[in-house]
Amino acid sequence: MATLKQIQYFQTVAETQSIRRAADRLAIAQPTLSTQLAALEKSLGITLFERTRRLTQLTPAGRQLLPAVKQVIAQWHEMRELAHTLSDTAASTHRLGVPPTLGPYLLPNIVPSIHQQFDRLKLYVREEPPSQLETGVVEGRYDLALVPLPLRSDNLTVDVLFREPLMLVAAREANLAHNGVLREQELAGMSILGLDERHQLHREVQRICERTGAVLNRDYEGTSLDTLRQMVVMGMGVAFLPALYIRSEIHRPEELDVIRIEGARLYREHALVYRPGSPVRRLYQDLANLVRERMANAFADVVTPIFDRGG
Amino acid sequence: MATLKQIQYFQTVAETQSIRRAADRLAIAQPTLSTQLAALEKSLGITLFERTRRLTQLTPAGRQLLPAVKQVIAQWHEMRELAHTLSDTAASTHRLGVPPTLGPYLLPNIVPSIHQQFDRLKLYVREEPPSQLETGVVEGRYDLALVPLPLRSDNLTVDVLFREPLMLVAAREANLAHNGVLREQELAGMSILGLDERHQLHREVQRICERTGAVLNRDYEGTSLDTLRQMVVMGMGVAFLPALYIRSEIHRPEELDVIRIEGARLYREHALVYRPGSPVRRLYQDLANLVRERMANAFADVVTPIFDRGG
DNA sequence: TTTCTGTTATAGTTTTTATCTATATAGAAG
DNA sequence: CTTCTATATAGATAAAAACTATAACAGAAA
Repeated sequence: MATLKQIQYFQTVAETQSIRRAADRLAIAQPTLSTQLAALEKSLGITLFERTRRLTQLTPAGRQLLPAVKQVIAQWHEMRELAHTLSDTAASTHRLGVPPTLGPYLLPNIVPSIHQQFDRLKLYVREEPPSQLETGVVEGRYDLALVPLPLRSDNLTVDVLFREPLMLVAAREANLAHNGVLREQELAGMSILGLDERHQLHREVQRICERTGAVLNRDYEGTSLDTLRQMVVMGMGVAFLPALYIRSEIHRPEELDVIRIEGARLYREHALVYRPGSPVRRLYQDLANLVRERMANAFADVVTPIFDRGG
Repeated sequence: MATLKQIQYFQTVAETQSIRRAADRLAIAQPTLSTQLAALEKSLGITLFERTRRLTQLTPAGRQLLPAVKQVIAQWHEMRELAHTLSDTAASTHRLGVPPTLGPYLLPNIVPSIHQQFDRLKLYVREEPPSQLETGVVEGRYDLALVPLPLRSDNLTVDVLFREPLMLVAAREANLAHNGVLREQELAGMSILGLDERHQLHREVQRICERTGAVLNRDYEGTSLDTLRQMVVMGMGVAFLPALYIRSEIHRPEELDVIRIEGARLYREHALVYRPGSPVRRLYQDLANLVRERMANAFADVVTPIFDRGG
């Protein structure tokens, strides 16, 4: 079997037109080169060189094989260069999964920071429901994912990122809140609009309803946060929306009242997850920290970064 | 240094997602594969795989390196295929040099036969004066050449091909010959037109003149056989032209008398030459034989093939 | 929990192959 | 005919790739 070394030797002999000089240039002994050339010729079934005392030159067949040999070597060099670039782990493309109720409202705020700190890191981002994100990471379809806690699987490393409040949103004319604040008890019996049950947020809202005595309205369910907001604007009821969504997407405060619930633990927690065996987990920890810091610096009024727990 | 074997191993592990299965497919022991993979990773400075008990999958960097690796392997296979094609020596392109006073008039008659017998052989043909053809072969610019004898250099293998008569050509109205035949003595004192001295034919005609007492007219010399023919047609004198040229190019016999000289050795000899060390000299001998046979079969009335001498 | 199973890593050995030194061989030049 | 130079061959040595055996470890099963 022809080796890369052998075809490099071939190229050098073709260039120098001499086994002796080629051996010098390659810093090997001349007999070594003679032997390796002979081995290459045998494995290819071709006499590559016409050896005379005065010069060693290509045969017609060797002359025609040379460009193909150069191609192989060129491709090989290209591969090594790419490897060198990639040897900085932060220079690769990492597949990041995000849930549809977080990704679009969080990523625009953190991706620029990521590119600032890891200028050659690239993200391939896809949206999926959190449960599929988890299995996606376990099965290797993703390298890492943003998911809401708690996790179903226990064989992933979890870096908790931040706590995101869920705010009650009502149509302005409903005139529900006094000074934008409501006490938890006042939720009892209230009809709450939610997303359909394929979304993680559905269950989170459901839990809140169970705890506070509110009633989850299952007659109409939204398929996205945006449709949910529209339903509220149209006076179909009130809803819990994530704080980052509100910050990102609610640009006309005259339409909606955003109400904070006093004394209640109304929030969801997001984490960055990846396989424990990932050779680049250090990078992912750095990314998690970057997200936390970014949240602390620019979104302290919206979310609560969590530095202590996890991974 | 990364070897071809190693990157093939890499590809197989990436495909099978398992070192164990890859080792089976490659018909090597599993520890060998583990070791070689580790060596490859070290030489590239990249962790290519994330090894867990359940599966061995690519890291982001490895995933991005894989296409480059496949390229190298693909190019290598392409090279081996080409080598296999070229392993039939008659499938290569051979550089053939021809003299301007023979090539255009001989090649059209033999190239079809060559392609018939060696259907994958290709010829790269160039015209040059015979002296340059000789050095061209010695120096490796040509693989083989057609040249008139005698040769200057003695370090080439010579396969004599055939003897080509030189015929005296005169304007029809000069009315020189009786029945198209002239005796050698009648040449004495005759003024002969020739090619300029850069052509080998110049010297051949000069020798004939010295022997027969004819006078080589140096006031006007042709730069090609065609101009020489034109000079004769225009009545500037008579000239010796090679039989193959006459056979090929003189289509209007009413313009010119072609005269055979009785009892004289008026001919030139052509040979196929190549370096003695050429690994494909056997092929060239076959080519020489093919030319001789073709001459014997289709041009016996024009030239005399020479089977016994040389090679 | 413990055991079993399947996978990868490590240790130690053997085989293979690449490389070296020394020398033979053979054209080309003097 | 001798000398020089280039390649080939022989034999020895060093490097590497391969094997066997076994350790380590995670996940599944008992």
